[in-house]
Amino acid sequence: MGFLFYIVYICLMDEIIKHIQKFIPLNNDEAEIVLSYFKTETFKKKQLLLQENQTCNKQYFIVKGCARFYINNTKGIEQTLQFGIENWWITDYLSFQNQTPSQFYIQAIEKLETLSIDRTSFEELLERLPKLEKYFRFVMQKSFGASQVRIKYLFTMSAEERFHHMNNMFPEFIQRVPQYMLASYLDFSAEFMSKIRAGKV
Amino acid sequence: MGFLFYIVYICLMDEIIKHIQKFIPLNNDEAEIVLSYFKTETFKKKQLLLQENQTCNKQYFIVKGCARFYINNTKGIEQTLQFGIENWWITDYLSFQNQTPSQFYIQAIEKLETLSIDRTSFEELLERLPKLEKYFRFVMQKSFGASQVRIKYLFTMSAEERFHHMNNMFPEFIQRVPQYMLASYLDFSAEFMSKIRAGKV
DNA sequence: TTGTTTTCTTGAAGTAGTTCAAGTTTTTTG
DNA sequence: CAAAAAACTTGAACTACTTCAAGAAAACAA
Repeated sequence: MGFLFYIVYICLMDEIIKHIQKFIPLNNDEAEIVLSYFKTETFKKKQLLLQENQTCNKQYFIVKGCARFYINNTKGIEQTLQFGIENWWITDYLSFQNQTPSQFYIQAIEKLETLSIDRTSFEELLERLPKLEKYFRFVMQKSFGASQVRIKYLFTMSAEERFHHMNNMFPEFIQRVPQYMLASYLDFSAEFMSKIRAGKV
Repeated sequence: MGFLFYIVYICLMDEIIKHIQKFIPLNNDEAEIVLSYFKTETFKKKQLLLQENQTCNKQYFIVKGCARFYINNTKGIEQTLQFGIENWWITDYLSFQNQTPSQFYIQAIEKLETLSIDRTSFEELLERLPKLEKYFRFVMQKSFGASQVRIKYLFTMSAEERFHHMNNMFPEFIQRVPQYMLASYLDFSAEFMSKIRAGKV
C-alpha cells in the first residue's frame, strides 16, 4: 500500500528529480527544496534562450522539446555545436560561471519546456544542498566526455561516415531537427548532406 | 611573524593545494588529508599513462611537464585531441567514471611529474571532504567550456587561422611540443603545417 | 663523435569537400 | 485554404586541404 503510493508519487514528480536521483539519493524534503529553486520557462520554436554578447545568466534543464547551441560564423552561417533534448542541461558554462559575454546562441528548435535557474539561485541551492555538487559534477563529466568523443569523430571520420554513424546511433533524433542543422553539427554543408542522402557522393 | 610562517608554508605546499585553493577554501588539516590520498608518479618522455582498450583507473594532476591525449586513427596516424600542462588534470573521464575500456591514449611529451589518484581513493576522498566536489565540478566546467570553444574554432577558422590563433594565444606553449602533434591537434597534416610556417600557402 | 631515430620540409598530383545559383518541395501562418 | 517562409535538391566550377615520396635538419643515444 505504502509502496503503491510511493510509485504514484514518483510518477508525479518532476523529471528533474528523477534525473538527479539517477546519480545521487534525494529524499522528499530535499526534492521539494530543489524544485522550489527552479522556475518553469517555455519557449516557442525558434525563440532564443541566449544571444551572442549577452552574459548567460541561466542554466536550463530541458523537460520537453529540443534546443541547440550554435554560433554565427564569419559568413553569417549558423553552425550548431550541440543539441539538447529531454533530460539534458543546456547553457554556456563559461559565460554562466565567469559572468562574461557569451560567444554563442541557444535556440529552441521545437516548442521547449525548461526548468531554469539563475546563477544566484544556483549558488544558494548548492549552499543549501551541498550533495547536489556531486550531481552537477557528474553532469559536467558526462558532457565533457561526450565532447571529447565528438572531437574524436570529427577527426577520424569522413563526412559520410559521420552522417551514417549519427543515423545509426540516434535514428529517432535525426527526425526531430532540420537537416541543415544536422549538417552543420556534423561539420559539412547542407548541400553535401543532400548529396549524401541521395547517395550521390 | 605568524604571517611570515604562513607565507613560507604556502610556498612549500604542493601545487595541487594551491590550485584547489584558487576555487575553494582549504585549511591545513584538509590540505594534509588531500595530499595523503595522492601519490607522486613520474613518467619518461614518450611513456604511456593510458592505452586504448585499457580501463582508465587514474586521474592525474600535472605538477611538471607536458602530456597529450590522443587517438590512433584508422590509418595508424596519431591525432592529438588535447594537451595537458602544469596544473591541468588529465584522464579519460568517461572510462574513469564508468570503468569502461578507453578509446584513447595518454602519453608524456616531456618528462612528466604527476600526482595520481585511483578511482577508489578518489571516491573515498570525496566522501571524506565533500567540499572537494565543488572544486572538481569547477574543473570539469572549465574543461567542458574549453572544449566547446575548441569546437567553435575548428568550425569557424581555416587551418592557417587556427595556427596563427594558437600562436598568438600560447606562444610559449607551441615551443614545447613537436609541430606534427600541434598540426594534428589543429586538425591538419604535418606537411601543411610546414607550408603554413614557411608562408607557402 | 658518430650513427640512429625523430622531426621537419618541399613539390607534384589528387580529392573530399565547398560555393553558387536556381529550382522544387515542405511547412507554417494568417 | 492560399500565400509566404523555410527547408531541401541538383549540377557545375572551384579550392583548401591531403597524400605520397624523398631528402634535409635536428635531437638523442652510445
